[in-house]
Amino acid sequence: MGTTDPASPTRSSGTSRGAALGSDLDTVLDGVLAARRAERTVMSTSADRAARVVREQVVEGHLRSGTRLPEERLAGALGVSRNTLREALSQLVAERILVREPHRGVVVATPEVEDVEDVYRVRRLVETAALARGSHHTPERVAAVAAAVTEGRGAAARGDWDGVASANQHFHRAVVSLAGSPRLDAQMDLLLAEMRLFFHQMGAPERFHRPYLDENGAIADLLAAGERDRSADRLDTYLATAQDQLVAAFRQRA
Amino acid sequence: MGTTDPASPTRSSGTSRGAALGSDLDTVLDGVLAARRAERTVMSTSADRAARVVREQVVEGHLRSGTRLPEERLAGALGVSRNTLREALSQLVAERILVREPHRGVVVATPEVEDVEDVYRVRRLVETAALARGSHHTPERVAAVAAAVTEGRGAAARGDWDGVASANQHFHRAVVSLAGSPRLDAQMDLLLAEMRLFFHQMGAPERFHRPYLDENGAIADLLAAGERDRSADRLDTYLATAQDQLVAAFRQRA
DNA sequence: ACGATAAGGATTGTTCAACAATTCTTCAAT
DNA sequence: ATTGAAGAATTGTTGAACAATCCTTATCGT
Repeated sequence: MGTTDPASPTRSSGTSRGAALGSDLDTVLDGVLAARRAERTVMSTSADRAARVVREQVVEGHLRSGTRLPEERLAGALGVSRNTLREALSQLVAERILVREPHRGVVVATPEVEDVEDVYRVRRLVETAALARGSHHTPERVAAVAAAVTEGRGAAARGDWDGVASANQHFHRAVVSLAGSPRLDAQMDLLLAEMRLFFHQMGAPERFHRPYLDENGAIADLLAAGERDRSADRLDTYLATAQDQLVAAFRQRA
Repeated sequence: MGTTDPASPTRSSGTSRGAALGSDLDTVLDGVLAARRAERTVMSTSADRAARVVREQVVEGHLRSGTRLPEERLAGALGVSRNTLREALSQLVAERILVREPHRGVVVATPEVEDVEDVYRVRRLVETAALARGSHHTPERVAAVAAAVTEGRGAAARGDWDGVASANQHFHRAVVSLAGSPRLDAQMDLLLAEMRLFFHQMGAPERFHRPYLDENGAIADLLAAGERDRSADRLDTYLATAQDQLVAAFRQRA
């Protein structure tokens, strides 16, 4: 970006090697360094990779709530050492995907009714605020919300209930991203991962999401029309009923 | 130390009814087990303790932004092994207090202007929502907000600027807790820890908080009077100006 | 049979020592 | 002064170990 960058490093020596362009060589080099660092952070350490695999297996439902994760066997399966695995597990415990019971090991979290209620408490606050008061609505972000709706409709049309569920997640993530905050986005990703635990816990009929498709559409329309408060209100009541439904299904199964 | 349970008083708190049935007993025992598990999670593992120590040193300002944390020496200082320390560091990296640069080590995070802006983005959304739309306002929680104000006034009266800063944190944490959500509270604690990094980064004149004491008071009064929307509005503009001030101080020092 | 209990096995929490890979430093050579 | 290569330092990761704790099971007394 075009910032003035007044305190440029003192390295800018008068000797201009080759046909260096007018722009500061230092800034270019800084960019290269940043890029390399970014690349390295992408292909991250082996603990991170292990964490990603386990997380995926959990949210995908292949590791069900309450199953224990014995360190030795799991480490062997993942091809890492037990110490490295423990680093990965710590991370997932911090994300609330796993729970550590001291001296008893790590198990896949089994959400309680209070967890459902709390997650929805946060979602109602954050998502409605992002709709009504988000200060970073841009055409692209609004379009992303609408895109998630059409994605869901397409999936429903071809009976792909898994696709409907996933589109629903995209919708709500797009709503939160209206706030334009990386931190909020990250937090929302955590909440959505927990939501998937809820669904698996309740013997997920993935058709759960079907009724809300039209609601999503209505909200997206209101948003596009600039009716921010009304879209927020609508989302609020919608989330409330969804919560009731989930809680009911939860109680029934407990 | 035999297997004698240290205490099992939960059993008979007024249950004079001799007809204690098996199912009742089961629930009681479940409660006892849950309590023990909770206790154990409190006196946590040594990696957690190490994490707590490092976190404290960072937010307290004894470890300044950008300082590296060599694993071997730090492990020695904390009296834990390098592997255990790495578990602790992973946790703190997840909390954004530290940053890991692959193959280069872990350093105390050095916030940029964008971080300040993002943190305030989240705070403005969440805190105002908690004030205006929080569905769990209770007399105790409202009282906690007022208590933070008087705490701050007391600290200011005796010139304890550190105390003013800390009371200010209590105020904002109390505001968020109006939402009644453990998850939101935890997230807010993370944000407040980051805030302290900001202050240390800018050569913290802790008198930064002094002007906002009266604002806090006004907001608490509006809240107590049931004027939720107005209190939220006031907090919003207040946070906006505070953000501007912080960003300005940041730019000056960079 | 029944419940308490002690022995044995399994898993976690933690440490230690090592090694490859990578980064940082030094220092000589051009 | 820049380049490049040897050497030191640090990280990423492993494997083996050991105490502490939990779980299971066989034993015993009644």
